[in-house]
Amino acid sequence: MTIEAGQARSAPTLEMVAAAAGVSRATVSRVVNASPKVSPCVVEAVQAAILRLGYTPNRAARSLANRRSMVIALVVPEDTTRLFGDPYFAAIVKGITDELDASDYVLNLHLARSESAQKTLAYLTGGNVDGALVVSHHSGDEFLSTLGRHLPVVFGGRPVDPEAVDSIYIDIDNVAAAYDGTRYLIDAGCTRIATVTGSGDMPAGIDRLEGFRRALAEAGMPADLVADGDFTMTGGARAARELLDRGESFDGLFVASDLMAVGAVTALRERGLRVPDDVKVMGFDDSPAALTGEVALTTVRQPSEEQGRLLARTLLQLLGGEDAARRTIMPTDIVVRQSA
Amino acid sequence: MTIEAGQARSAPTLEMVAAAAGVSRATVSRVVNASPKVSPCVVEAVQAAILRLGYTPNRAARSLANRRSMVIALVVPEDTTRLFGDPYFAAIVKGITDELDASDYVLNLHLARSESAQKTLAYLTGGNVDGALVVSHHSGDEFLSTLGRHLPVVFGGRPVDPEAVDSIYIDIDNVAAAYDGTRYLIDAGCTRIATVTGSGDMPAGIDRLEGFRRALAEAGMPADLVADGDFTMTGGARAARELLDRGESFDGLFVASDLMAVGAVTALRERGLRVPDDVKVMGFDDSPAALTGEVALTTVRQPSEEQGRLLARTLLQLLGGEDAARRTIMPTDIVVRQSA
DNA sequence: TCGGCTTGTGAGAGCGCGCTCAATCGCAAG
DNA sequence: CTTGCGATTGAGCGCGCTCTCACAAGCCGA
Repeated sequence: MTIEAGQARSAPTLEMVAAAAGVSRATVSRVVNASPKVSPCVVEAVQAAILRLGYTPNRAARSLANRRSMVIALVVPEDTTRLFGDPYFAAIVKGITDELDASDYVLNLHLARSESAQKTLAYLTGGNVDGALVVSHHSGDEFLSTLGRHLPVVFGGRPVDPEAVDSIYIDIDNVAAAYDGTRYLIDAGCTRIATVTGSGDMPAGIDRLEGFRRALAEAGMPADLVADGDFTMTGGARAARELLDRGESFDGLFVASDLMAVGAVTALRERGLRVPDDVKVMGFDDSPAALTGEVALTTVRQPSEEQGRLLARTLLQLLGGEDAARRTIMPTDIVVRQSA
Repeated sequence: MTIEAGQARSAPTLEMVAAAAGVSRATVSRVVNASPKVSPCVVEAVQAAILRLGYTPNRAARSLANRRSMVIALVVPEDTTRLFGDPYFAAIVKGITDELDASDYVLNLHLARSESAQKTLAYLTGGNVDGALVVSHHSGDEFLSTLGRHLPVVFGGRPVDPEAVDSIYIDIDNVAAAYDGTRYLIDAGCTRIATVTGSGDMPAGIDRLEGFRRALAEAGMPADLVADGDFTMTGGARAARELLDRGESFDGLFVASDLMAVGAVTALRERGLRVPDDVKVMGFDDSPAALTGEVALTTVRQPSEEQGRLLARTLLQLLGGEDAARRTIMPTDIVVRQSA
């Protein structure tokens, strides 16, 4: 054969396959799209031609004609450090990719922090994507809320923006989960409990603090030992040190993420405090981070991977024209290990 | 204004903007693409119309006409666990995104392991992407080598496939770097040195073992204490235990990645060995993992983030029609901390 | 005054594909 | 032998955009 480099470069088109198979473009199109009404022998001939030419459909053309791109975007308004640093994202992404692998859609990951946000938005609204999943949504990311006007969007976690009230999202009951976690510490005999919170601009951070407060209020304990750990490991350590530096001792510590809890435990031990003997520590997530530290964390488990899976499944439903529940709340429970 | 939902859903087109501005489609296109030969007053009118209608170019149409998608793919033939588990990837991705943020391209991340590989390949060769970066290339991923026939590709790390000899890649000299790391242990007085290797199906794994061997050979030491750690933390721990179980004691351990080294150090300490007093441990990468363990790792530093940046820059050059060096070797050095 | 030039603009042909609609072919019923 | 119907197939339009080319002004020197 004399199919040379030049030929290989310019990808074969439907037209060329049609010519090679001796049929019309429409018929090749039918074969490619597995239309039932093509006679078997023609199907065979066309498939042979496709194979021979190494034909791959041009998705730009297809999506132009089709008005569908078969691409789903995962938008994460975080920087690389956060994305890769927190195993929570790993779980979410795994759930999503697992679910999508079984579909015809491919996944696009967008780290949409600050500068590139505008470019990302143009990309998302430019018809490149049939739908979007948004995870780790901060206040200040309002541009994402408007996304819903252009395409189907499913949020992982309740959106902060009040404008986005009718968004579809999948979340856990952060207030109740944090309440339960704190309650566990109380029931374990802690008499003075502090907390390391997540970011104050994220619902997960705000709601977990709220749950913590409620549990303490109910038990008649003060909820004044609060420090912000910003959902990072070093932040967790810093927050724990800050709490210790206030001079008031505590025997329970509720931390709003495992990653921060690992940092906090390290900080406590630096100061000579034993976990759980001197301070009982409750994490949140049950991410792999819970097991990386020197003390295995007792933690509030949230089903992150399952959440990712459900996010994807919900979006696929929407894209398939089905309805989807506006809000889905997933269950949490407490995993008891060493730290509390 | 009576621009209602229905209107907002079907995105405004060039045509509509043209009508609104009272000019032709071609002129609007020129404005959108910042062509210099449009009179200032027309530019202004068009931009006003664009703003008023909320116009965003349809990228499918654009890429169809243009034969360029302004999208770059990052292909990582790993599963989510590996990708998120190893800080090396975080650094690479950060470098790439930083560089791309300044360009007009957007990044697509593809986890192309096994089942979804075929779908990914179709995507990549379907004209959705102008170029690709491939990182963490294993043998067995031959499909990636053929990618170069369809579009510009830059590899992070020398490709394994001999067919891909003329690929463009950016790497470090793994043999020399491992040699240096091992040499450091020898110079530090170690008399019996073991190694935990990376995957045997990746150049990085193979070459680092080779460098280790050379250093020991040169010093007249046997290089028989070798165990595979598969580039994961738990794998590193397992490999270290395996080495200890052989009954032959060693006082130096060269580990082919920091992540594995963290696992190995944990394993050594479990067995009551002190690091660095009983066993000096040398890591590789200088990733954040080097600092997460109980002992800060002395390690061979490779400039991962810079490598990511360079990968992106090189691909942009290729896409811009410029030539690029077929192979670029980045420098490494040794960062001395506690473990050796 | 005219031809040549630059500069800005519009008309129109694709880019590769899906989809509608009409045409064709058998074949059984009337 | 004609009619009708289902099963296949092909012709051609349109998706939204870029780009080439031709055209309309406005300007210069001759």
